Amino acid sequence: MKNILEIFEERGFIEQVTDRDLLWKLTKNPTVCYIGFDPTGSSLHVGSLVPIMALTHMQKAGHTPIALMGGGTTLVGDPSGKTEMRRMMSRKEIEKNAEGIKRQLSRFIDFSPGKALMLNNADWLVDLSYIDFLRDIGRHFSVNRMLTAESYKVRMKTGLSFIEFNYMLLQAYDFWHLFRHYNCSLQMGGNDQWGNILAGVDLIRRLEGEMVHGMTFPLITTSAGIKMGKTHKGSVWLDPELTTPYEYYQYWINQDDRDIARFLALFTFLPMKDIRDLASLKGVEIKKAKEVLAYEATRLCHGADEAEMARNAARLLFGESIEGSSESVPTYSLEPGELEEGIPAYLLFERSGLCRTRGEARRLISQGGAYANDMRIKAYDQILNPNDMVDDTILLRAGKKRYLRITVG
RNA sequence: GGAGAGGUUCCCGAGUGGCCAAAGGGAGCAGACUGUAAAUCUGCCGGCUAAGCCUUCGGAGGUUCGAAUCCUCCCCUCUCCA
Repeated sequence: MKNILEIFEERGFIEQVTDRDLLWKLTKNPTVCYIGFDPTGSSLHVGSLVPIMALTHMQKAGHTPIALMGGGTTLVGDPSGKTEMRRMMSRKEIEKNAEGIKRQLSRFIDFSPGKALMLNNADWLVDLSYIDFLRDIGRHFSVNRMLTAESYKVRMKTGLSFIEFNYMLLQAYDFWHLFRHYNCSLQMGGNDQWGNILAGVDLIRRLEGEMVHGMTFPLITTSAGIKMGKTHKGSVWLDPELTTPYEYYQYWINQDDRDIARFLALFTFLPMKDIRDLASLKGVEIKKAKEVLAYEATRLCHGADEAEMARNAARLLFGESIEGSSESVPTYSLEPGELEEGIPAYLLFERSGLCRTRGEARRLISQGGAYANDMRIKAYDQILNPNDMVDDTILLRAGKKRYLRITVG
């Protein structure tokens, strides 16, 4: 079996490692590793997928991953990678978020006994005594050195509050706690976590005289330079209530040609050989690779059934053939009777959410970007009524790729 | 605590009494071209019952025929000093 480091390397998971040779030796034997997830929202998004995939790879390779919910650290707020302080969150809010995130992680990682652990650092951080903490842990930290950390340097310009400045110590303490109680000897995280991870490695060396390891993932950006998982509309969530499987699939299939090979390696479990084959496709053929990426990514997150439906819907809407089902195409229902009276097109586009405002809908139509059943709508107040229905639906389209089915009832 | 700078429409950033719904850029949207890609070109880009009206330039008051622009108080941020 391949060493996990080899897998990580060929798939592009590694940005920095504390000591590659030592880590290689360590991971020859089953190893406990951890990644922290801060429950700042009710759902994880695509940006968290790399850490999740990493934990899953670890598990598949026979190691024991710990997914650590940052129920305690989120009360403080990590300044790393942020240019501004995040708003303070209540414990209640954080706990609620943690619940949702736990469910999502369980889709990717098998948390049955002995295979992986899910812990929450609120369990050991919240009741720490300030004075004890300062004396036992704080004394090992040099402020001078902390200030040289990249994540703090950035904030020296825009402002850094004392509470955030403490975050690094808490995360270091986590690592130490997990080392002592769970024999955890590897922490991974996004590259913005490098400073925090090193702080933990140092702390354990000072307190225990033991060498543990850290590894960071590259910050994944698209070729367009946008942070992975972000679109102009916000994040692409893993929660199907927030980002439907259809939208999720669309997010992946719309990726830049240049990103496909890299993303297949990072976000699917396909063998590298298959990925190399897909990566060698040229021109229009690349669409096949994109379909594989979109399908696999959707399957991992939402299951095979949803992935299949999303793929069918996409083939129906965008493919040349008419095979496939429209089941998972986004749908908006009108009250019975509403359509009988006839609805001006611009109002329907606004009502259904395809356009945010009526003005936007008027603009869309006047620019020739609005369609009903693939017929361009000519006037903003063109009336739509039951005569426009085909198979009991009106298929609206805004621009090239935003579809919405209108049904009644 | 003291001194200075600053808070403008999604972001950056002009604007210092009327010509300002507010330059320019970015992002975004649409059209053309295409492969649901990229690049490029063109148009749009606060809201509305749309030749007009309404709301916006940190907040609250005030001056004025008229304010993002002037005055007062307040809130917030940054820099330097303590």
